[in-house]
Amino acid sequence: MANKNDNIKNEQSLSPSAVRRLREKEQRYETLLRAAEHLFVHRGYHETSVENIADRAEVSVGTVYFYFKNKEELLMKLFSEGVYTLRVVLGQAFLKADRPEKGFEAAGIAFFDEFCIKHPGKVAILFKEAVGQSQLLEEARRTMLKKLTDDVFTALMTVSESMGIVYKNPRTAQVVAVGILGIYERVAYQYLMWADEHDKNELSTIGRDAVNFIMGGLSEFKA
Amino acid sequence: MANKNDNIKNEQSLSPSAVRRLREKEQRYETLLRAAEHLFVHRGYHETSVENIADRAEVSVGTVYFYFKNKEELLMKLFSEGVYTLRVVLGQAFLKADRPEKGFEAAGIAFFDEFCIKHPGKVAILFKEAVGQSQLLEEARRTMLKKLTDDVFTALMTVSESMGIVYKNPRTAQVVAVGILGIYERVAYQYLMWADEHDKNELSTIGRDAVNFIMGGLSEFKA
Amino acid sequence: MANKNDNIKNEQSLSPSAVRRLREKEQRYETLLRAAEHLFVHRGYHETSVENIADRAEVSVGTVYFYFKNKEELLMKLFSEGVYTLRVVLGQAFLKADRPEKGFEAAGIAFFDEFCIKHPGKVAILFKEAVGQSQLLEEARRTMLKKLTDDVFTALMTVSESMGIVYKNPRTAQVVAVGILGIYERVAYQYLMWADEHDKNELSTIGRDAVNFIMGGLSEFKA
Amino acid sequence: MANKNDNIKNEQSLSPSAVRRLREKEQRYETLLRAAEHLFVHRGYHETSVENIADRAEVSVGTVYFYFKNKEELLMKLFSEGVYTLRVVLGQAFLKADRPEKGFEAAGIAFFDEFCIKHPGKVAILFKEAVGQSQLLEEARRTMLKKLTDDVFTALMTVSESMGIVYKNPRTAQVVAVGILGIYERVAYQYLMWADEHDKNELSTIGRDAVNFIMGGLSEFKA
DNA sequence: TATGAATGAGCATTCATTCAT
DNA sequence: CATGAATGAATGCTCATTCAT
Repeated sequence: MANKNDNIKNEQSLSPSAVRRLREKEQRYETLLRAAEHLFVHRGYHETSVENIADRAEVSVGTVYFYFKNKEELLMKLFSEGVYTLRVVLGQAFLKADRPEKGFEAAGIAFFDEFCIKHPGKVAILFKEAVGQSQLLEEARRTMLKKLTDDVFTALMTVSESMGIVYKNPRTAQVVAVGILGIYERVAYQYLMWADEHDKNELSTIGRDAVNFIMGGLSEFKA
Repeated sequence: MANKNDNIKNEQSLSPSAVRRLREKEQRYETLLRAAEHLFVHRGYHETSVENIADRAEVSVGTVYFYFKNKEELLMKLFSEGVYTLRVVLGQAFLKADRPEKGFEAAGIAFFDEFCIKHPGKVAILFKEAVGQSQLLEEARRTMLKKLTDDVFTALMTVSESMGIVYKNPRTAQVVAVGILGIYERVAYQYLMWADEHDKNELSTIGRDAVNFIMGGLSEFKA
Repeated sequence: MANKNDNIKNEQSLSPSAVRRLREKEQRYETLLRAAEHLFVHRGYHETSVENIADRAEVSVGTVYFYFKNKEELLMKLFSEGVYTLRVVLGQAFLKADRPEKGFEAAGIAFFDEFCIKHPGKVAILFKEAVGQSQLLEEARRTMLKKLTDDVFTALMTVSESMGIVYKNPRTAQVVAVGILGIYERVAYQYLMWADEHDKNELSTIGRDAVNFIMGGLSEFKA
Repeated sequence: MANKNDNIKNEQSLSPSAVRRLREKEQRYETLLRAAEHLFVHRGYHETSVENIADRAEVSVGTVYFYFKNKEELLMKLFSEGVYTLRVVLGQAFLKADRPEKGFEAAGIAFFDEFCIKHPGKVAILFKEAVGQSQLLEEARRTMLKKLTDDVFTALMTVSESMGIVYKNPRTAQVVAVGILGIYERVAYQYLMWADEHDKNELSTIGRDAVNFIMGGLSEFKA
């Protein structure tokens, strides 16, 4: 009896309000991140104050600083999050296909269909808010985009081999990888951030045009 | 004869010391612009204070405001200047060639050889500092890049005709134009802003790779 | 007994240190208002900087902006405060008397004895600092003096009836009300702001002269 | 023909350009004063910059400083001008009458009919812009209003004698003089600055009410 | 005399960050 | 953990005034 009680007590004490608190803590973190994302995207990083973020997340200013070292860290986290999501989207699409060429194409299409359309906020964070805001951010951006370029480069090499492409200069492939990212970035930005609703709805088709263009560019290098 | 004299007199009367003052005024304006450019590029827009600019131009703060309405206008002017230069560079290269394809290629190469290498500061202003800094700037950026896209689009249509390319969907050509700008933008940025000196020196070669890639992409659309 | 305890408990639980903090907040607000009043009166609104106010209140500049939206709001609040106090003083004096005539006289005397002598700072704020400083202030001043004129007008009508006065033109009474305020304003200003100490001490006697003059003016309109 | 031309030329050169320049100089001074008046009245003293004044007078900033020591002097001059005009208006009206009482009344009426209606800008300068703007101005205002009070006081004594009024306390008359100015000031301000067009048109009638009120107040002191 | 470019002190206001409770 | 009052450095901008031409 006493044991039972104790057990119950223990069970309760193992996760009385502690569990709830932990869950709440995670939720708070998430809420803050989403609040910041929304404001950064819609008002801009510098036009958003920490108080704005706190208000939108319905917490006090101090709380923001409990979860994040400073305002910059919020943007950093959002940026990393964006890069992570993007890499996952691209990676999965690429690997799912049975042949490299198909995978490469699929990744391009996924960029528009799975990333841009589903996470427009992340596009803004990655390609607008994270640009030229601070030393640290710029550093992070360089690093992250480096990874992305490497991903594309690696995939490109596989594809090239499969397609029988041989680059005279090893850096040519690198340039192509960078260029491909450039296409994706600008096309996404142009038709998501600046275009009218109609264009946004057709982003999927637009993406396919871009992908075709890229695949054509590649075949140029065929032996 | 009399006319000649009169003209000379007029020229002189129109400008005793006034001419010098006018020239000095223009020089000041230029000096301020260059000071701002340097600081914006090297420290970033928000990290540069008006006082910094004044110091670097060796004038007082008030003088900055005599020549420019506010800090934002400085960035705006630099941005416009960059777009103007870029359009001139591209336009001249395109028109100089005897065939559209050659012109299109030449323009691409000129982007790297004549614009990026000769005006690295402008590259930074156009593709980094002017991003997400203010409502007005973003608006200007959209407008200016719209023009640029239109330029590329127009050239592209000429080239396409000459190459026997027919786009099923009229927007496909637009997407391609946007994509081309994306390639140029990112390749330039990658190898000018983030790369080591070696890469910078080879930017010309790198540019040719990019151009090849683009020309290849175009031929994809050949009937 | 139990109730008593509960009440005490409730009172305590409602306000552990919160009550003290609330009180401190109110005190700060008050301190800032008084600091601003003193400086506005003695140096003038435009000659007083927000830093001056912060220094005098022994807080930081930021704190001033935590309590007040901007410098103008401080003056606005002081102005409203002055108008409020004045209306209370006049209203109470008027209502305390058993006959309207007596009340009207009493209010006049109270203006000098209870308002000017006891709140000389408010006189300065109302009749000097609040004049021609900003669009908003001027608007507020018009509104507030409108209320004051209405008060005097209402009282005047009661008095007039009681004194058997009939105004041929309804606006005549309004003009008289305005005129009465003019007398009070200028006499107060003349003998409080510009006069020597001797005059200030005799402000009470001076006020009685003014009141007599007014009451005499009224009897002019007797049928 | 040639002679005629020469004569004309000579005539012009006889009153060389010196006369014209002198006239122009006076005109400039006047133009500047009027420009400043208009702006001070409509925008307020602090909201008007020296550049604004220069622009409105169609001269350069430096020229303003050639004619006036500083911005404050402009307001000073306008203030003095206003006081001068006012004193002339009141004085003439007073002296024109054959009996002091009539003169006193006439002066009151002239204040509204000849001063307020004809020089509304001066009313604003005297009773609004000159209030609490600077140490010097406030000093001047005190001095000038002192003179005005003395004028009224002197007239009042004459009138009183003629009306058989004897003030027990000599200062009572002074208070009355101050009070009379207060009435004029506030009534004028209320119906000229803050009122609608209709009231402005009836300012003359309104003035008569005010004067009646004053004359009635005086008779109160009759033995 | 007139000009207008140049000055620079001065000021209101913002906002990321801290910390006592 | 959460709060929110407090901080104060930083900054964009204004404007009366000067002075070389």
